[in-house]
Amino acid sequence: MSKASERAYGEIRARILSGALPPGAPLKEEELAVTCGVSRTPVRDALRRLEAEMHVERLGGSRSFVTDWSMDDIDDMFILRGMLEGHAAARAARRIGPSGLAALADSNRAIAAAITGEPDLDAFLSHNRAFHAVILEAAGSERLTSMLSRLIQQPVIQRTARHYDRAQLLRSHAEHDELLAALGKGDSEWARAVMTGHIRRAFHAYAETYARPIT
Amino acid sequence: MSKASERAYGEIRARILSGALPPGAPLKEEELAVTCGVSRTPVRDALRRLEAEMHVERLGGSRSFVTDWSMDDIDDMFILRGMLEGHAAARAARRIGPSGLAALADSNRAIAAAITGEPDLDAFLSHNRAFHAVILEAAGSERLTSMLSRLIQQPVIQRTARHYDRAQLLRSHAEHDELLAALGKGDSEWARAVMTGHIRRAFHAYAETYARPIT
DNA sequence: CGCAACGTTATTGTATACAAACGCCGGGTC
DNA sequence: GACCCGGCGTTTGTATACAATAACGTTGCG
Repeated sequence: MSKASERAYGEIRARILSGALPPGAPLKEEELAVTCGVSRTPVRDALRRLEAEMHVERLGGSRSFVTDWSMDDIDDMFILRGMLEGHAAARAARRIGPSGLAALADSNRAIAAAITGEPDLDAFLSHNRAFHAVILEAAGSERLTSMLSRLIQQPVIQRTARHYDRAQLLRSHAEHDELLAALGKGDSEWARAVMTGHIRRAFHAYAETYARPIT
Repeated sequence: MSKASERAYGEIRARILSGALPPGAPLKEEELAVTCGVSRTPVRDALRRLEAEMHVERLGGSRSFVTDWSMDDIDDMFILRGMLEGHAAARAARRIGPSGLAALADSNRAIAAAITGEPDLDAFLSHNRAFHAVILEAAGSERLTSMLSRLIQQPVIQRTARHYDRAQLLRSHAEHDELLAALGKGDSEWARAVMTGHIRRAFHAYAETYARPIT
């Protein structure tokens, strides 16, 4: 999409993900328009897109707010994500080719590098995203992709991995390796099982971090 | 949402679902604005919403077209729908109360009435929708609801049941009864299995109808 | 003192005008 | 004759002005 609309979208989304606009914060079109340096029209466009992606919700008829997630919502989200990513992995196992497998191996090598020595969480996150993206791509289902994109881009998800300790990072890497093996064998049920477990583990990591106040 | 925007949305959506705007048809904002009796602004809003619901897709940068579904897409959609509705049924089994069960029983009685004698397909569809909506409601997950709503409202789904023969209608009704039993017992895995099968059967009914040219 | 109704104000919805981008068609040249 | 380039028309993107609506504070009455 063209300039102004894209800019407003990226800007607002970044602020939500970074926490500059915290959950529950009201989103005033005029104000956003000014701070993004565009007019209200592209801001409205951006808000609709963010609403579709569930970053923004509209309450009381029309006003927009940053989506607030309850623990129950989050549980739910991880379950859905597990089902959908599990399904994606199963499909990918049947369809992925040598180049896809090579891309996955590369990503996971990069992940290994990022967590060796002093962990580089940003690098970990970025390569982790790439890894999952390759699987989704290999699954070859636009619908699946569009649905999952609404889940994995949530601030909640992004923040989870920031609290991973060394053991969890290594565990995540090991699971990726196992996934790679399952995909290499073309065993869709194995791939599904590993992926589902991978996501469930991420959920419990999250739950433990946030169950008690953050230290 | 207020008047004009809602009107444009409903109008365009109806035309897509009815086939007045066939898959692949270009959607020109100005033209739609005129035929809906509103300005381009609410039309744009409506197009964004329809895009989020996958009724409309944007190709080549900016122009909008009615989404065209390949057989592969449809297969995919039914699989996703099976997973998600199966999950919804499982959740509902744990959470549904007497009033929900009563509502389901009512819906299914209405379905029975609609297919006795000369089948009333409109009544069947409407009560069928209600039945599934009660289960979704009982599942109590907004995310699940929003994701499923993108799938079940597709023209494809709507058209499928229109070609059901008497045996398929009865079968559908019987499956609802079994679902009701599973929910009544609070057996989530039973409910999931029945629902998944229910959706799979619908898929094959669809595939058989459209595999060869429509008579 | 509390509640309710009204008026004010902040915020969103809608329309319209204008600008930019894209595709298309025609003319020119190699 | 084919290909490239440029101008024109169509279509979408953006800005702004105005209308409607919903929130909020204030004031008056019970």
